[in-house]
Amino acid sequence: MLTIPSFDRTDKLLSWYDRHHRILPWRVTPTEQRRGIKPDPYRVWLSEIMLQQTTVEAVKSYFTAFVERWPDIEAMAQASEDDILRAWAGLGYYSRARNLKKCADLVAAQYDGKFPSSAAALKELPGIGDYTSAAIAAIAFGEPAAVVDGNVERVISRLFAINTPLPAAKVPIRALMGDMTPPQRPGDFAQAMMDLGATICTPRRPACALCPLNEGCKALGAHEPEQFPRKAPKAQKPVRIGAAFIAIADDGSVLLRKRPDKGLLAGMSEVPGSGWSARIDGDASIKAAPFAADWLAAGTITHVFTHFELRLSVYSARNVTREITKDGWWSSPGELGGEALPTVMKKAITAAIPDAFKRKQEKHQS
DNA sequence: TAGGCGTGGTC
DNA sequence: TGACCAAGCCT
Repeated sequence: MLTIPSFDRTDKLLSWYDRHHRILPWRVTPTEQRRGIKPDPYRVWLSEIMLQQTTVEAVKSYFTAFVERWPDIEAMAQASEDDILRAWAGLGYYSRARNLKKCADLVAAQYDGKFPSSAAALKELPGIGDYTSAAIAAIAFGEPAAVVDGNVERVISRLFAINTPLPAAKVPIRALMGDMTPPQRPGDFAQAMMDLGATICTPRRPACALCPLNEGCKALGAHEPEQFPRKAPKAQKPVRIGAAFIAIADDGSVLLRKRPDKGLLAGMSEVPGSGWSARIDGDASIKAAPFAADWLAAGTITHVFTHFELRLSVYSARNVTREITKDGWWSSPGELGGEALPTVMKKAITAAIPDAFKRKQEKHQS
């Protein structure tokens, strides 16, 4: 047959999901739903924010820690932004954490602690866009919204062999997803499409033989599933350079300060340093030091951000007197691991203090 | 609309 | 080893 009716495809996928769905900490399985267990909108929201551009494996431990510490929206509304940022450290895209807090405050204060149930209303909340609003509406509230993430884009572009490159192809993909989404179990359907993309219809070497939708897949029929989705070419990454200074007090404390409230790594903590020059031949020398001390070169570290590569020259000085500056604060060896330090800063500190972030597990071993 | 915005894993 | 990729949002 040339075409597969969309309802047929929908049923096949839901049936596949019943048998092969992944078990995830934030997910209520089809079996549990049949027993009357309903998804908690707070947990659905939290997981969806964490999962934005982030792998399932990376999210698991953060999700568990967050719901343990802040079990509901009211608890999160009572936390400070700094608490949230410290707990989020390492997960990346820190504006998500700041918007998480904003959203929690807003829902607690203006919605009596209950999320609005429609995708349209959810999309008005901070940090919630097209994808996340549709996902929460479908999974937590049963609205047949078209949930389109990177997985769905790949699955649908292959099913229909869409030749329009992303991101322009998002429009027809959203329409096709809307056609396929059933009024019953829209949340399970969305999660089924995402599970299929994550486990079967993968970017490379998709397991088409195991796919419940292989029968009508046009990309497979053309023997080129990996050629979809088409994508516009992306720009080359520039290199920036800079210097970072690890000031260490006699007790091992490290001097930290807080980054500005806007821009890269907003609100996170850092060690003192130069600006990050877009010029590869810019000055990353000791001359950028925040104050005079016995600075010694501790090596260089490289860190790749989404849109540029950063090469930092690291300098360190020991036995620095605390009175030498009033900026920032001194973080003791025991406190350092709990600071809101992005990975690039942990790399810089580790260049000067190799065991700075090695956990206390060594104590258990000895 | 395109670019800013992190990180870790894979091949 | 570098390039790509992962449940996007905001401006």
